[in-house]
Amino acid sequence: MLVVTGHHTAPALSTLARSALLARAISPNGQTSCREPSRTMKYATAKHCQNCPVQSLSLCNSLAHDELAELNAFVTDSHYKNHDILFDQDTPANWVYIVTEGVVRLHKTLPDGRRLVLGFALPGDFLGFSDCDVHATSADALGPVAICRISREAFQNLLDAKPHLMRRLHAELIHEFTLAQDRLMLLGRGSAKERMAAFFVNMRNRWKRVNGQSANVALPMSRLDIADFLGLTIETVSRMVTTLARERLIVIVPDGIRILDLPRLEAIAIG
Amino acid sequence: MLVVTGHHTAPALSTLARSALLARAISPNGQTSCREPSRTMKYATAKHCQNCPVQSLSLCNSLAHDELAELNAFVTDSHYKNHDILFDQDTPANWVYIVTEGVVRLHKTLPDGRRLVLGFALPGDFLGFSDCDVHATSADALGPVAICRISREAFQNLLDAKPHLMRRLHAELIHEFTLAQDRLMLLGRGSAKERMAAFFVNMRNRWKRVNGQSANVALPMSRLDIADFLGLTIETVSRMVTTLARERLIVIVPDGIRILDLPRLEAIAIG
DNA sequence: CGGGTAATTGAATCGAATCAACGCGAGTGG
DNA sequence: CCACTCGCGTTGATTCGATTCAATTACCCG
Repeated sequence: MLVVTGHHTAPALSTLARSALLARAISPNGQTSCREPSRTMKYATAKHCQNCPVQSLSLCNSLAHDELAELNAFVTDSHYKNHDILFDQDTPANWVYIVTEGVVRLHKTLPDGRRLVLGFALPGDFLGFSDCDVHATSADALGPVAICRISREAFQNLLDAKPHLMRRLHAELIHEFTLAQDRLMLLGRGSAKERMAAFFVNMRNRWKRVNGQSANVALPMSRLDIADFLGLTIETVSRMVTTLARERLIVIVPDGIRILDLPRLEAIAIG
Repeated sequence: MLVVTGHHTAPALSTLARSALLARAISPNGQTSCREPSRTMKYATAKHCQNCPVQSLSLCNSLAHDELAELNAFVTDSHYKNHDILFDQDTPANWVYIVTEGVVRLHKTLPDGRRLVLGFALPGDFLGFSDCDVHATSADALGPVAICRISREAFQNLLDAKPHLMRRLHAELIHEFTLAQDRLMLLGRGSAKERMAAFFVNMRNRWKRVNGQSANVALPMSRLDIADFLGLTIETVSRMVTTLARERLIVIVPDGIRILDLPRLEAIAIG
């Protein structure tokens, strides 16, 4: 799970598109594609927490059946389309969110325009938790997104009432912390190639949780997003992708990549 | 407060030497020094939590007087000398720690020897909290250090028994998270000069909490530590320090620097 | 005073950024 | 249907900032 604080975001890596919707059709040339069958999205998201599609992936999986029913009274479902903004940097933080479908991009921009993408939130990921009343991170939708929303106040009450949920969130936060530290090592000490490899491996692992095992890694974000996630430029990202492809570690497929040699890719990656 | 997970460490910036022990004597040439009067340390640390020197700076300040008395039964005081190891990467995590005197260095080393310093824990900082039973970070003493130690088990029991302590720790974790994200921006997008300036500003602010306001920023760590903290090399750190000194933003004093123009230094810094 | 480590400074090198051109596919409009 | 544009990605040539390599200097501790 990805826990994202409102004041900046918790990240780690994250990627890809809608889980079961991800087509892995064989294209004419025999390569698998990461493209979705269509741009439409099954917006049949949970009206009831009990049958929420990401219940088992999210924080909510530490709530009992009857507790989910309670929770249900407080949550709101919302849908966003590509580029819609969930919340903006330096804006009051009133809600916490769990992504139920799609991918959310978290980012932070400096006054001079330099940008860092903190992470990509996949289905099941928690975001918007803030250490003050203002978001330090912006969040927007990469393609169609469905989320479930709870007011910060209600969420705080819930945490106070359910100590086991608090413990769980606490454990997740600590875990995310360690991931952030790996990312610091990556940005502080990793070469462009290492960053790229780490990104792919990490995306693959995170997507596996949601979608199950697959050599395909869909990349719904642009090269610019990847560059800003890795602290590189688009040109460098592009060059590293082609380098890794030339070395037969990956192949480029529509809307993503396919990992050919995971062990070697993992050996290159840091973290 | 600095919360440091065992699996890697929570960091942000941190610096400096022993609080009240820091001498700010005027040296012959009129420059203030950050040097301590002697290498001896007043090891009169708290036998009782109630009169712990860092009680007001640490997590413990959310415990009532009688709660501190309870806590007292579980804590152990320990002293370390320069370079002593508190715990090592990939080693069982049995304790959590609060620094009471001195500075602790948290770092992480890759198999190939590349190193990243996650942070420098000052008096009052909490460290060693892990998301699993193994430390992902090494911690050692920069000069003489006194810490207070509690077994992870006892600490967990304490958290379970005192919900307000849990909430407090949770809030601290989230705050540290946002700091880690600022650091990601720094390492991912900042120039050498910006990193250096941010380091000094941050160190100054953290030290202010412990020692009170001062333009002097003691730097008990080596240039190599700073370099590994900022993702640079010692040579680059050295060059940037002299650059900032030439520009009259700082002056180099024994065992640290003195900030001459904080506003301009802050303007250069990221975060 | 000397020996050793840490810090500084300089010159050469390297990796990623920048600048610039081109290719490609999706949309648009004639 | 094709020409055109527009955004995005790739590729190449060049530049620039930080690293690396190599001395030199400062400083601490005996």
